[in-house]
Amino acid sequence: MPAARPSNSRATINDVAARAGVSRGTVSRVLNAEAYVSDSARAAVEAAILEVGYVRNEAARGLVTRRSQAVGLIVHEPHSLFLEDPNIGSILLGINSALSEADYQLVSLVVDSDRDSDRVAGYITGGFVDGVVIISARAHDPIGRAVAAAGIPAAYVGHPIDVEGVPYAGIDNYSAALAITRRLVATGRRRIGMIAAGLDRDSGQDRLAGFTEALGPSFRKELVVEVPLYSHGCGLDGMRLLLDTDPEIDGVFASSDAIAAGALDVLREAGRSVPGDVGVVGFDDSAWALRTQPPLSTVHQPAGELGRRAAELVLAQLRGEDVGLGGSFLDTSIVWRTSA
Amino acid sequence: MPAARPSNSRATINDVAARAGVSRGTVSRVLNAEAYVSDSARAAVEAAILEVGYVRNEAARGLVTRRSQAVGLIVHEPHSLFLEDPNIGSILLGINSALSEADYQLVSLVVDSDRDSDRVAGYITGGFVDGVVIISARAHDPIGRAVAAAGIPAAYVGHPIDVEGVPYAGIDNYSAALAITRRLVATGRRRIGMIAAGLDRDSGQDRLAGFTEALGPSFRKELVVEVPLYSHGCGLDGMRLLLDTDPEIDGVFASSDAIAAGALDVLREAGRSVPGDVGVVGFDDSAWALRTQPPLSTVHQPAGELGRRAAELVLAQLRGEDVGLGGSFLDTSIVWRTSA
DNA sequence: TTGTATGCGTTATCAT
DNA sequence: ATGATAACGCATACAA
Repeated sequence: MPAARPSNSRATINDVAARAGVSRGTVSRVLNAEAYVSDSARAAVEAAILEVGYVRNEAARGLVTRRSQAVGLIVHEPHSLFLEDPNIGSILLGINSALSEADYQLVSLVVDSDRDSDRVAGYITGGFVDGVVIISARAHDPIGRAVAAAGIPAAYVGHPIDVEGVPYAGIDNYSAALAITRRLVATGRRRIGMIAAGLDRDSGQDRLAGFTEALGPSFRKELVVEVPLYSHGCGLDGMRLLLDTDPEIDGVFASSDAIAAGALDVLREAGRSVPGDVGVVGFDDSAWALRTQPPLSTVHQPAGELGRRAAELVLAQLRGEDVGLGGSFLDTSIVWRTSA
Repeated sequence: MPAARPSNSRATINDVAARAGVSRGTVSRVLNAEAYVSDSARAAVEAAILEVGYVRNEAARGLVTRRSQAVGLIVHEPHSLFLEDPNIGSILLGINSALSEADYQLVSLVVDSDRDSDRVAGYITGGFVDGVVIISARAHDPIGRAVAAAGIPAAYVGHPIDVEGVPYAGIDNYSAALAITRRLVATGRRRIGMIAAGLDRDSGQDRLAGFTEALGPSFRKELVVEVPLYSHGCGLDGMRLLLDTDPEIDGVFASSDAIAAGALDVLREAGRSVPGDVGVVGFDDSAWALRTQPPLSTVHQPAGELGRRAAELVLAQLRGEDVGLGGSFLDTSIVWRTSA
């Protein structure tokens, strides 16, 4: 009887080799399905693997192969994202789907404090992942810097606000806002306001620019109210301000479906009918859009595809391809329901 | 000039040692803030670290220290969870918070296909994490089995449906349902129905049992409708069925806030006033509860604390403590708003 | 076809 | 206080 391993320790290739009566090299070859291993050796090794309960230490393997077959997803500001952003789940699934097909493991890392930030930066540069997808955020935070300094293949979902030279997957916010505002105009609305969020990033700025362009000369600056978040609560606040400013308002473009939902609640309270008195449109085509009363006309954002595209940008770099810098844009479409 | 490293490769301890004119051992001691290193050596090493741009390879470190300082979070069924469960974000943040304090990195792993399942199992057993938190789900899936077989410290959020001997963090669903139904009764409701979801797990069963107990002899079996998911859509369906069964129904206990929100929509459509004609209560105290019209009376579930507790169960095992098996229960409370 | 030797980047155990 | 040297678990070039 061969000396047994201590029961608290896991079986290694050495144990398998000893049990099968072959060398470590042969075991490794069987494990990696390489050619040039005899049927008898293979059978002995496979039996031994079962007998000793061997499972490969992927971390040790990565040390020598110099790749982990894992890609990190960095999620900043989880409070607002997870609790308010209805698209985050779809983005995550899109990323996972693309990575899964390429046999990469997605590992999601949440940054919820400065302490997290440092630890995640260490994890990312510590050899646990081969690349990273970063959701929105700014590139010049500690993690963005660490990623750039370490030269780790990366891609962003959404354009980071403070840097140009990075690959990212996004949508054309300007054109989308332009298009849906034009349709609002085409339905005969004449006093159209906007509840604008995220003006500190270019997605927000672009939506405002598209809105402004669509209205042309009839644009009225006082009918744009700025709110801090893409949230339902901010929709409540924003709509109240708009009604104060112009009680005759007959159209509203909300920066997100959640904001639009808040606006609808205020309008109902104020006794305005939608779409009779006021037409309301949103942005995202998230789960909100179907729950509102009435259902929301909105810009459909291909959240899953955005995630998938960002993941593909990373995978391409992992294959050694040059993906170039700047945005990779996906198409949006307008979903016209009954709120306008 | 010392031979430079190839620019595509990262600096190692050897590079730092060479640059600083000391041995690897000394560099390692500086890195780990150990005692017995002279000020001069320390200064030289620290300078060299900056000069060569050294960042530690944590994966290699884990190979020798035999711990990764990371804990995995396994999320099954992301479609329904991420898109419908409003508590998942809070749970995640609670887990992250507890791990962060103990200097562990949380890595979230999504299981969205059989392929994912195998890959995640390999990742978990592959030395990348020291322990795992598993959200709900069943324990006898490939991952649960792999975790058990490998003897990896684990804890569940919510009671897995098909296994007993695991530590988990949960709430007392029976008592919570009992309490809120009793309050519904106390407001004078006499024809009370329930929209029940998740009857395939004991959380769902326990809520039904608490409801039944609270009603006592006035319990009417036909006023319990079963729906497959904890979703808004199922709330619509369930409420329609209840109205068909008993148009005079004056109270509803919904298995979740999302279901309650759906029920409210149907009641409004049907011209019933809430809480005038019908009292409605939910479960979760999720973001839904404040958005509904009127705001929802519901059971507050400490989602963040549940995550935190599960993480602590894993951390305790990592410290070598015996956490015992079975549930670790957290208190719920009733939030009485205006829907009942 | 198989075994041996070496190295991945780090910590840890010895000496000194 | 510091420097060799040996692991950690695995893959791989080379020898046989």
